[in-house]
Amino acid sequence: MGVTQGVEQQAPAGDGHPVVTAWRMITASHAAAFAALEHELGDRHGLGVSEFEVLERLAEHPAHKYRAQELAAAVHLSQSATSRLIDRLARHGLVERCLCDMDRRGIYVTITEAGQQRHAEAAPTHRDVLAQVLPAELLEPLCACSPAV
Amino acid sequence: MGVTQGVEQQAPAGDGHPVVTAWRMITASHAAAFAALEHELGDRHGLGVSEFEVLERLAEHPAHKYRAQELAAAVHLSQSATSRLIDRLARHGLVERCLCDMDRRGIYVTITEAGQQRHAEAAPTHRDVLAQVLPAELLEPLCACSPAV
DNA sequence: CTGAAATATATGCATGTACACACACTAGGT
DNA sequence: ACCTAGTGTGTGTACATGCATATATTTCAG
Repeated sequence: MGVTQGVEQQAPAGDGHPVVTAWRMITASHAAAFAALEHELGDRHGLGVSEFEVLERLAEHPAHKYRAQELAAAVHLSQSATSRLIDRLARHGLVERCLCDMDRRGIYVTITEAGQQRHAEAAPTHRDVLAQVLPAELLEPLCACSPAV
Repeated sequence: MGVTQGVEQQAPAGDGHPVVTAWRMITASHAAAFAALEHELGDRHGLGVSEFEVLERLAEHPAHKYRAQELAAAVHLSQSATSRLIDRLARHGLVERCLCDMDRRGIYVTITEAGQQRHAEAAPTHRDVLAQVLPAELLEPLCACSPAV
């Protein structure tokens, strides 16, 4: 298949700037892992990547409860995309909008029993896919500087 | 802005699995850099991230020439998305579809003078944004294992 | 040489996302 | 109390993306 796939193309990424090389490694890893996750989580558990991420944050949280805004930040989506993501999850009974008080503008999103179960089923797939797709050369250095996330 | 942004939330990412922690670092870096690039490249040069990446690959290439398929792989987009991306760039006169021979199914995408100029203008912005957004803790380890890209 | 399978690209369609805006509510000054 | 500014979510709309498919071309078996 690959013609011109050999070792030639020596043009160093982005004029040879290290930041550009790093950026390309990030995009490559992200694209590969995201595609694999989307495929496997979708096929085996009927979940998208963002759906799973939200469930995971909720499952992790001591009170299984998050403000919509915090979820948006956690999964790196816009506020509007998060609102519709919550819609989809709620429509499937995996989370609930809890119009809790204290600030009656905001909502709390809580994970349901079904949601926790779905997450528990999908979590191993999630980890396995990541372990398989993320190159070991990436994992070590990333874990080394993991404090900030 | 960040309420609950402190050090509390000690639930280790994804049940404490290192791959999940690494994945979250990747998604965080990717989202931050992508958003910043989209904003700056769009505002200052009228280019999206994918548009710029395509121009950069073409500018780097010794013959300024790529098969559509190779571009798709390089920028991690689907074949159809790449086709339309080429449409947009061609509509603005930054690239040209070269129905070159040898395999009359395929096309070569070539960068125009205007395209090279636009890339030259935008490249510094690209590098600056990345340098500013990508955390130094990430850059060093990533550069260390940079051979494969 | 003929026809079937494979390959490269374009396109119809459904969906997810961001932006702009609307609405509900809170907070602070007067 | 009232009125204005600020904050948290939901919604209309435009657009980019992926999947399935259509079309053109090459390749290969017979």
